[in-house]
Amino acid sequence: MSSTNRSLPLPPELYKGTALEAAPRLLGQHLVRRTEEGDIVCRIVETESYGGIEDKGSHAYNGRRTARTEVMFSSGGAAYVYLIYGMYHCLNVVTGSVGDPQAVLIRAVEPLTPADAERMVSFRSITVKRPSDLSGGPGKLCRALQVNKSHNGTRLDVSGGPLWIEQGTDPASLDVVQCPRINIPYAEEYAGRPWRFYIRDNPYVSVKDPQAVPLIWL
DNA sequence: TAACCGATTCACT
DNA sequence: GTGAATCGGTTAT
Repeated sequence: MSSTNRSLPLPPELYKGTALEAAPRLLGQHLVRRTEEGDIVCRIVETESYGGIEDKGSHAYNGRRTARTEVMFSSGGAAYVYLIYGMYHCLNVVTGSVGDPQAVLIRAVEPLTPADAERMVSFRSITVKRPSDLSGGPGKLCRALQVNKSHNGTRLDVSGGPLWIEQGTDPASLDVVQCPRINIPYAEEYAGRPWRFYIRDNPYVSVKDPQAVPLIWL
């Protein structure tokens, strides 16, 4: 809302807890991408929690620790960026303490101003017909913000780098709903866990779930 | 060192 | 709504 919030970092506690706690609390916050052409600021509107070694949907399930997943085991606040389907990148916010693999997938963002939208459109190689074409989807937002594997491990809790997160709108004041995560049928009993969160009625959200229910903040 | 497959997207009907 | 595209990471020889 007010521009006075610009440049305030998120409370450090947010990065220290579980991904499940952090996922809804990242909604409304501002993701800042610093490029050669200037900063792009956008609001996080959709997230998913991938938490702990027991989550069969997580890359770190059963403690799987490889070159790819290594960042998930670092301290909260790091960026975990990986390639999916051989052509798209996905951006995650690592949370929790060292050795505890927790991450929140950023699934959709909304440009803060028309100028931000303009920069993002220029990075997309398709015609943007609807808002969600621009950055509604994990692969799309990485394209729109030119996020790639070079950003893996970047500190999101420290401003001034290529990518970081700032305080935006208090998520408690938003209409947040929750529902099961997207495209993880292999996660068996974890596939149905309502660990996707988004701002209801926001046009940048990737997929609306008619079964989504209002989030009860704990 | 080879086979398998994905936290997706886009063009097309 | 449906199906093809596409290649690095993981796992198993």
